[in-house]
Amino acid sequence: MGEKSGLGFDMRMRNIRKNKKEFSGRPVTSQRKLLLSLIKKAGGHISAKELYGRASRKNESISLATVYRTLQLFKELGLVQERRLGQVYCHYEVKESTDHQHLVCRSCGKVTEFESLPIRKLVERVGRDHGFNISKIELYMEGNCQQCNREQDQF
Amino acid sequence: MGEKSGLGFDMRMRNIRKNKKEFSGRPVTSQRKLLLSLIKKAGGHISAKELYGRASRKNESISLATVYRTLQLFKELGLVQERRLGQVYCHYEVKESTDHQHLVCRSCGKVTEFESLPIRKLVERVGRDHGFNISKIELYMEGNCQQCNREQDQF
DNA sequence: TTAGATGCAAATCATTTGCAATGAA
DNA sequence: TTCATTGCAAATGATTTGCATCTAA
Repeated sequence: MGEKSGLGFDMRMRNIRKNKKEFSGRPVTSQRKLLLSLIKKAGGHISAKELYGRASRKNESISLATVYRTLQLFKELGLVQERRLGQVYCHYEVKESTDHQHLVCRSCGKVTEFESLPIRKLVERVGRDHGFNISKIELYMEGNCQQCNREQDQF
Repeated sequence: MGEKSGLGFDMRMRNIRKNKKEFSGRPVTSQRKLLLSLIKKAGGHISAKELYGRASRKNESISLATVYRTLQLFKELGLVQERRLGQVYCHYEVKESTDHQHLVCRSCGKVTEFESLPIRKLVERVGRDHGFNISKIELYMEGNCQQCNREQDQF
């Protein structure tokens, strides 16, 4: 319900084709479309719980289990990347062509992305030197961001 | 019970003084002594569950809650470091003067440590460039180790 | 003697799973 | 129609907590 779009026929067909491709033949359900669009809209990172919260506002009957199952699927399809930024729970982000790493603020939790080719090159070299066939590099720093530092200085 | 040591008086006093210092004045219980020695003996990394298993063999009544509470305390005292190596659960290791990072094998779970000053310098620089006051750097790579690669090739 | 530590069981929290009902193709 | 997906509730697995009891100092 609520799925009758105001788009023209051509546009609807284009969306269907696009979704079919993204989901590589798997059924295109309203939940999957909603979740994927919310992740994309989130820009940076989103946790399963937060995603569930936002999805619930659009489709009140969606379940947390579906969110997890869908994230699992998206991971398998290579649509999103799972990141465990030193926390118990995971963050998910759209898989970009540009790889990047993270800076996490201890105090406000803000996640800042960065990318450094020299670092990646060095890291890959270390992996090779140890005989590893590297499939994932995860680097993150924890600390206090500029703003939180400033705010602390006020006391 | 079972705490009557065969050591001489001087040695016992030395141990007590050493423990008191390590635990910064907190009560020195047999559980704490046992857990700390087991972590040290483990060398590299140990998970809470594994630590509990080993401790149980020495002191059958110790509880998992005590293991977790003690690890928490050791973290606060700076005796051990908690590492979340891309897994749901944590690994703990004695806090060494030498910082290092990790390579984790996807297939056998083996954890290899490495340290690279050039990488650290680059990473710290990135943090500073972003206005962060860095307190922790965590870098890990996932992949297949040499041995697991070889074994896969056999099939 | 007493504040802090322990063991136990129950509680949390993130994530997963079994199953009957539902929906996409 | 048919097989994959969904929602719900119950299960899991790691970690935490309340509480009565114990113990180091």
